[in-house]
Amino acid sequence: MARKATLYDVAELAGVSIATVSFAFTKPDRVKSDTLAAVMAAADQLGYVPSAAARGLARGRTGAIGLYAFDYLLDSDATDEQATDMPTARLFPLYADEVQRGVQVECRRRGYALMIGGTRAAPHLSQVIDVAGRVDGLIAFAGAVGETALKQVSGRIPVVELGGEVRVDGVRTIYVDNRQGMADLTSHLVTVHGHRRFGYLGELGTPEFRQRFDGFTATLRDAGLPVPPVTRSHPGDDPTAAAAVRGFLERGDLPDVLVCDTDQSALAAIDALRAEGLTVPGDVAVTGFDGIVAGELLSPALTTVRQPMEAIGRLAVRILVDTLAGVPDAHVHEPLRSVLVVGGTCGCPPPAGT
Amino acid sequence: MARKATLYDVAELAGVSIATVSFAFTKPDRVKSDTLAAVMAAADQLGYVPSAAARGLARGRTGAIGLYAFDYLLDSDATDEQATDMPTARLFPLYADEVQRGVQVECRRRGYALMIGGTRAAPHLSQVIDVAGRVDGLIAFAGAVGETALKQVSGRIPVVELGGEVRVDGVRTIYVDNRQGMADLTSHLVTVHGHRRFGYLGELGTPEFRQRFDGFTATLRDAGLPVPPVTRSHPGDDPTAAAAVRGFLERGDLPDVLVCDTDQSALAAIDALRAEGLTVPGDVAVTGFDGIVAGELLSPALTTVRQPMEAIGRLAVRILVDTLAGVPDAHVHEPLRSVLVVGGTCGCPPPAGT
DNA sequence: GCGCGAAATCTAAGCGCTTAACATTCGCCC
DNA sequence: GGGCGAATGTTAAGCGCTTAGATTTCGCGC
Repeated sequence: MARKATLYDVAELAGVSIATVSFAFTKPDRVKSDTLAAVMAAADQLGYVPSAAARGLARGRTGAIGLYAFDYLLDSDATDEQATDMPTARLFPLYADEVQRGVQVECRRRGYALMIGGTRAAPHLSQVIDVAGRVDGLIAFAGAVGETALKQVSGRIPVVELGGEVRVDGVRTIYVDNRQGMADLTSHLVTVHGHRRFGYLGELGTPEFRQRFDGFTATLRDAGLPVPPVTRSHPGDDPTAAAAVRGFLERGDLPDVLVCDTDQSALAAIDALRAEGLTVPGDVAVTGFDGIVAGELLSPALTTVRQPMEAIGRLAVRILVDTLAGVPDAHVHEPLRSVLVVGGTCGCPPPAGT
Repeated sequence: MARKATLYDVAELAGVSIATVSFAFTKPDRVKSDTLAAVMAAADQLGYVPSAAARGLARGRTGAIGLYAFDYLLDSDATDEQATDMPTARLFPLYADEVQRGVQVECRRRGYALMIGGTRAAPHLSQVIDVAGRVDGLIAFAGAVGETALKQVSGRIPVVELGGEVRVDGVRTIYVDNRQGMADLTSHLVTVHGHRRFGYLGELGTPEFRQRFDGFTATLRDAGLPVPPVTRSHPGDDPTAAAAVRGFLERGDLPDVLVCDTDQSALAAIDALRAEGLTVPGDVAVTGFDGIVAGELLSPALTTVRQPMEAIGRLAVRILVDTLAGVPDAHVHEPLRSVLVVGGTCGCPPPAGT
């Protein structure tokens, strides 16, 4: 690995000044074609790779966008590098992963590099700051970045938060119609299946979760049905789901259907129910929200509401790029729609198989 | 968005020199605790976010690792931002996506930022160079980076190539036992199902594809069976798979089983077969290679060989990080194992359902 | 009160690239 | 041949941070 060539080396070899080399790369038409060729030849010969750091410093922009998430999937332990991934415990890709795909696709299309950061633990300030310092704009999942950090970062670069609400000046948000999606789902359960006794598993910690619960309660109320309390469970925290299930059982108070605020919680609940010897949807129907792949993989498939995850990611990038380009109100958009996906866990018959 | 605060601003507000501020952030013990507190307070007040560009320039390292891939999944068209992702055409995540997850997990664990770049079209030199200029080490999928670029980049930073063979000095490779995996699969088809007339769909363009074909032919030969020619098909290029299928039909030469070198090709082939009114595995058995989620989602599930995708990604990061740390022979490793995953498309009965 | 080494700070020289401002060259026309 | 504007090049001043090496400050023992 011979020591890296710089602009100076190329300039010397090509017999021109460093400015010319710089122009040759960034504004080829400002340079005579002979010169251009000579510079390129020299660069090639030296294996010149421009330093993005230096470029970023000089330009004041890095040409990269950051994505900051936490990971609901527990990172596998340090030592299992050799372990073959287990096909049964397949939970990847989750909501965040599919959104990330959208972000990736759009970044690529727009010519931006994508910088990925994140934690599974508490979003320690310095980590966000670290990725924030590397990019021109940041996309963050709601809850992944604390308010303090958010304020700090958004004072420097534009930030789009996914699945939150505007908490901090200058932070943009992507709107998804969580409420209507959940209302559609609940309506299906009431109308098609005639369920009356509902359970609700989830949390109300973020605006999107609250919207889901709103859609749920509004529909029940319209149907003249009682609204159950929220039984707490955090996506990715399977024990809480299991505990919730046991709670219902112990109280002898199992609902007809357990509506969960995420697919991840729903899957955990189903696992717990089946572990207790109950069948889904036989003894209890269960539904989720998000539309992750693991839900489709389930047998029968999970009834859920699908969010347009890829679209969310792409829109976030678009907003950021436009904002950076100075487009006014780049963040204004229609809420993205979420759609009911009927699987088998609500009690609907499985589709005719192949 | 007030203009970004720099080290100078913080230093001034805290009443110390910039060096002290720098130390406060990077080597806190070299600074008296009162000073440290004062600096932090000032930084907080100003919303100071250190510039990674400047830091990278000064340090000569960026603290980031790059991942460069092409995308077999055709990027959705520009305008469908609003379109709800289609649940039926679900192909994500592909092989590369799962490897990427491994890379992400490991980068996070090691405290490296991850920079993602890539093309779906020809790997134009400058794009690779762009990400190469931003990172301390690069992970690239075989074929994603041309040899010229590879040479150029590997002269500057360590590079690990996935699924290739060493072509360029200094480029490391991750070894997966493709040959044995395919041999196990073929063996299953011969022994358990008694298939005799084989078809092989795929290509031989990269070493790993050649290894798969080797495992296939060796097993057939051992069994005294004739080795079919390779019918060309490129993963992600469904029309070639469809054409291949039509070719068999037209020649009236449909094999008992069509062994494909990737799951993606297998899925395309199955689509094509079913479109022609044939059943899988009834009329023809089909197998894949990789172990992508879409294969599991198929009904019946695709019989395939699973690669330890996440492990591949993690190992790549480990090699890079160790190499950067100066560990000698950091890239030496046992080949990772690939394992046979029996689904239904080979003719095996589906597992007892729930 | 003085002298010393250790601890805490500061000074200043880059890191590699961009770009405004200035200097040359060229091609053309009169 | 001289003059001019356009096309090319060059000079040099940063961009914000790290880090040797110089300098100052402190805590102590005598």
